[in-house]
Amino acid sequence: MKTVFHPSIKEVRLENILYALSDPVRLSVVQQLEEQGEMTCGQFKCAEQKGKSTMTHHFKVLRDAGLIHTQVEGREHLTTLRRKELDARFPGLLSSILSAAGILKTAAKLRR
Amino acid sequence: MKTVFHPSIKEVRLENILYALSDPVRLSVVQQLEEQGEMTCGQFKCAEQKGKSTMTHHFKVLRDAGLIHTQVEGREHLTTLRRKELDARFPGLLSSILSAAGILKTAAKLRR
DNA sequence: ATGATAGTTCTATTGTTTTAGAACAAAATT
DNA sequence: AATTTTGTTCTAAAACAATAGAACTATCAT
Repeated sequence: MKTVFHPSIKEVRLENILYALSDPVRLSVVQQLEEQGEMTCGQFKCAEQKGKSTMTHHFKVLRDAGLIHTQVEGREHLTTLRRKELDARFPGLLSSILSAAGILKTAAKLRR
Repeated sequence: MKTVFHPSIKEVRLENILYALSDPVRLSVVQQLEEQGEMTCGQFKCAEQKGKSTMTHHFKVLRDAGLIHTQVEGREHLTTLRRKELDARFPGLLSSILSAAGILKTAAKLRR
């Protein structure tokens, strides 16, 4: 069983979060995780379909930034958003970004 | 009298905001503007001193992203944060980023 | 007028990022 | 056992970004 590197929440740097989310592919990944919860790599949908190795790269950037958690389960890689930890570390940050990105849940609340 | 390009607030894209603020020099510029209000280019302090042309570049990135406004006044360039407009466009975004960056005003409120 | 001040533009270097093809590895299915 | 599925690692190309030196422009002060 393989283990994947994840930074501890204390090590998470704001700059890295912002950088990771400044890419449309990665922002979309985080949006989908917010909407769907746990997902495998293959379940993500991109506007333009990207190569597998490209997605592997983007997951690594998100993971290194502390945004997502990856758990290997059989041959699948289960990805989740580190929502609670991030909310504790940077209160309101993720919510306002996802809301600004026009995500269902949060955006709906703010619009009416 | 020279005019400088500024995007209209409607054109401002979240990704560009996040990208612009993912650089420590630029994040620091925005922090200082939040603390001090209007500033000239020469008034900004960087951890490591940067060349003038480097700073010109960073101001342009911030301006193109819609974060700052530059007004030419004599031989000085007066820079301000587009706070109100940004707050209207992306509610809570700038506040949570500046708070996460450990900025005085906002951070102080959240800490106690 | 001369000089100093404030900042830009041009150009170049160095390093980083996005992208993906090809080969690979491990688990699941037949 | 052979094949399919799921995703990684390696490698490389092309695009982009951070940095700053040098020359420049415009304003202000003497």
